[in-house]
Amino acid sequence: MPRILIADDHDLVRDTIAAYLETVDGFTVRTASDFDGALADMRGLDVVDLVILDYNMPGMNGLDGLDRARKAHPTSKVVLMSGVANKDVANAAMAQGADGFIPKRLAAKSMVNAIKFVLAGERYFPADFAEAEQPAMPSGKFRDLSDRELQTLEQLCSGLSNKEIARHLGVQEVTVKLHVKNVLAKLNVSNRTQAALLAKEHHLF
Amino acid sequence: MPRILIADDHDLVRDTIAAYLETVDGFTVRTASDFDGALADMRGLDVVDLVILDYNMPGMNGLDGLDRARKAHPTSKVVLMSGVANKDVANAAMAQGADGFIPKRLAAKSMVNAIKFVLAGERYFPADFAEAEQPAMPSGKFRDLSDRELQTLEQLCSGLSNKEIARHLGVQEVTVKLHVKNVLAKLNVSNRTQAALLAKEHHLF
DNA sequence: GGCCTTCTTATACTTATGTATAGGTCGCTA
DNA sequence: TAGCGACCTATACATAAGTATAAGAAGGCC
Repeated sequence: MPRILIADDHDLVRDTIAAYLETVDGFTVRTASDFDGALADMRGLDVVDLVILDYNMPGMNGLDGLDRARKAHPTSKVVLMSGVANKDVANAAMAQGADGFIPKRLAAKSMVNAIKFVLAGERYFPADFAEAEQPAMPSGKFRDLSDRELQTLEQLCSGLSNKEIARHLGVQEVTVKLHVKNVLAKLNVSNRTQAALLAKEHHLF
Repeated sequence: MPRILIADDHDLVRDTIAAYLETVDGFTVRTASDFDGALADMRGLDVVDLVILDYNMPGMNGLDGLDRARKAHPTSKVVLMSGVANKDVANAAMAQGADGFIPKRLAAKSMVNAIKFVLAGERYFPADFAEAEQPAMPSGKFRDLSDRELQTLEQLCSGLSNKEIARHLGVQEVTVKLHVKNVLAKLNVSNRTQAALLAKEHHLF
């Protein structure tokens, strides 16, 4: 019977999940409320087949805890769990060798499926995380770009010159220069390359 | 007992998978050797719970077949299977509403896991496809960049100026200009912004 | 030794980018 | 109607970016 260790500082979340896994699927479940508690528990006599680590948990320190857990107990499967983490975190976790990533919005049944999956030697990654991130709305800085400035930024992201942008927008080059200057100021960057990179990072265009 | 339809033009592959699913897991399996055969089979009396479509199969026509299958039988789960498809195809398939993507390199046991997963209402996406594509080795154009040129490109990807790059590399600005010029020529782009964007697209740096 | 490539620097130049200031139109709105 | 913001244009300038040519130093290679 697989032995599972759940580490999460949210008592309610942790205990309900533990109870569910014990009663519904008969897993042997232990719990910990922070990262160090989890490590201490794993040092015990019983081997843990799978440890579920909450991403936001005292002592976890982001993905650092993932690494430490893996190194301390190479034979145990390690799954990261988070209620807030975005695609980037999930991807980074998988890239660092996590055996799975479980968003807390997952249905209980699905979570059990994921756990079984990992116990079977697979790696679990939620399908919807694999797809494109949200359309990345005009977040933060990008909000206060005017229409024209946004269009200019878009052309910038194709690596076009001021002259080309001017032709595309049907204005004079000097006008484009003005827009570019305003974009740089509003995005708080110092040249067009940084602006384009920043926009790309935020998945605009 | 779940009814499964496997459509693949490789007889050996198709039949061995079918036999495995039937004997090991007791699924009810039917087969087809091309896309139209699969559709015809699905029009029969028996409802199919899950259809597995080979990506490279007569009549499949890429992801088009996926769409047609889903529209023709909205209640059936549809999983795409491929031996050659890359991350992009897999992502596109999932984005188009496939219930799963099965690379043929998957172990038999893992495939069964995936199938069970999908039948349980989940969507299956192989974890290693979700991660960053191959380390993006110096593919194509990037291969013939010299060491220094590559370093210059890296700095370029931070949006730095020639002067800053020069300071970081400990050379004169004019030298950086030369490297930049060579990079632009070798990458066949016309300015530093395009070079940075191109490098980022290829997931260098 | 010659030959090659890479890296380096220099001088000199053209073009692109970014800044500054000043003014104009338009549409909205207090 | 006066003011405001977004937009456009003009002139002018400073600096950055990119091109061209020449040439020296260091290392690998035949």
